[in-house]
Amino acid sequence: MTTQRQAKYEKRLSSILRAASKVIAKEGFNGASVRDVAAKGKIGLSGIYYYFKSKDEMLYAIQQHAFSTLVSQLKERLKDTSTPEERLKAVIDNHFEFFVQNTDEFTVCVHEMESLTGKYFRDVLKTRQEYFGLVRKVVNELHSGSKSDADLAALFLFGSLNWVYMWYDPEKNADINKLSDQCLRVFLNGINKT
Amino acid sequence: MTTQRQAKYEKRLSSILRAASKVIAKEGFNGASVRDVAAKGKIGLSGIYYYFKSKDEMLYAIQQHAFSTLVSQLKERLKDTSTPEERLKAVIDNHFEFFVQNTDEFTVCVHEMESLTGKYFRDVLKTRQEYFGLVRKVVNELHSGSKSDADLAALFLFGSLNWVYMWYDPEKNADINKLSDQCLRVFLNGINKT
DNA sequence: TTATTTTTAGAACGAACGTTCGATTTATAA
DNA sequence: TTATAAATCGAACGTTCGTTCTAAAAATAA
Repeated sequence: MTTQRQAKYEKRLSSILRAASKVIAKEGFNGASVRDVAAKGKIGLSGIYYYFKSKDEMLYAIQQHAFSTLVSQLKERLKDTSTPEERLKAVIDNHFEFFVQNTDEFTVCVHEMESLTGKYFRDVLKTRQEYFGLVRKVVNELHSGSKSDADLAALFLFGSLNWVYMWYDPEKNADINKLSDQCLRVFLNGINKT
Repeated sequence: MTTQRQAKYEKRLSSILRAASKVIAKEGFNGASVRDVAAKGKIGLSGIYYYFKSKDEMLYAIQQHAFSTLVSQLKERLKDTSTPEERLKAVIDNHFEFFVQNTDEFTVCVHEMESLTGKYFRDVLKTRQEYFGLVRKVVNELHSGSKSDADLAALFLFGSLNWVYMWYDPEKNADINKLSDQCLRVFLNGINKT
């Protein structure tokens, strides 16, 4: 059966991607050498090029996979909602949960958005925009002002959600639900309301 | 008079820093070569090293100057306020105004926080923390919940403010005051209140 | 087993990197 | 004008970079 071989191949590939995410999250894309990634992935330098055409393709694989997951999981969550408030909660929960469970990939997505070029960039951009489109729609439902104000609000929300990788400490901010709840509270009622 | 010479030196230095900010904002710190910076600054490659010990020192100079400015300007603004709401408005206005007037430096500060190491990193961190401390204090005054919830709210605000460099388009989002106002509205009242 | 394909390893490539150095040009002071 | 200091330059250094190539090892199929 060729399925067994494929499964093994894909296990190895995703283990290399995990190693790559870790190194790139820490050193940045330009700062992370293919040699670093190879070492972390327990493979020879040239072995990397059996799985990827180039360093760029590696970054592309990480980002495309992450954003696709983010989109499909959010769609699933939104199915179970009936009010705009519930949908906003779904957006926030989904984002934070993905971050906690895939910290390195998340960091690479947020911090290395502009490191891709050409077709790789355009491909990921499309998925990114699909994700942002879902979020924007949810914010729009909730918003009472003009559409352009709602779009600004969505961008502010996005900033709050994405910035988390800069300060989150799993030791100190253990409870992810507290994070989500407080974020939801702020964006529903503002800072100074209960 | 030696003052004249010093003034000329500092003009050149800050013109090189401006060029460096532009290149680093665009290519990232690791992606921007000293040769790129030299070309943009209309100076020879080795000429850079007459003004800076190293590439790291260059990044340090950019960040330290930017955060110091951010801190001192915010302090000035806070002097003219009397209510917590006014102080929050001062924070938001200050941040966005600095961004619009120093887009490249801002971008370098937000995006290359982790590119510094050792003493350079610790020095900038201290100024960064002073700035965040001011913001946190303002949020705390306004917040009715626990202190840890207020700290989270401050981090969410910080995210919204810092994320702006990822989407702001001077052609499309011309009016900076509209930006500030909408941000203030969201963080005072939430998304769904008028 | 042998034959074939998939996966890994080592050595090497030219290019680009940050930095240094000595000489040269430019500006100030005498 | 000559002497001194400040500013710039071009060439070169040792490293590290992404990538390629050929051969060897490991796994599968015959």
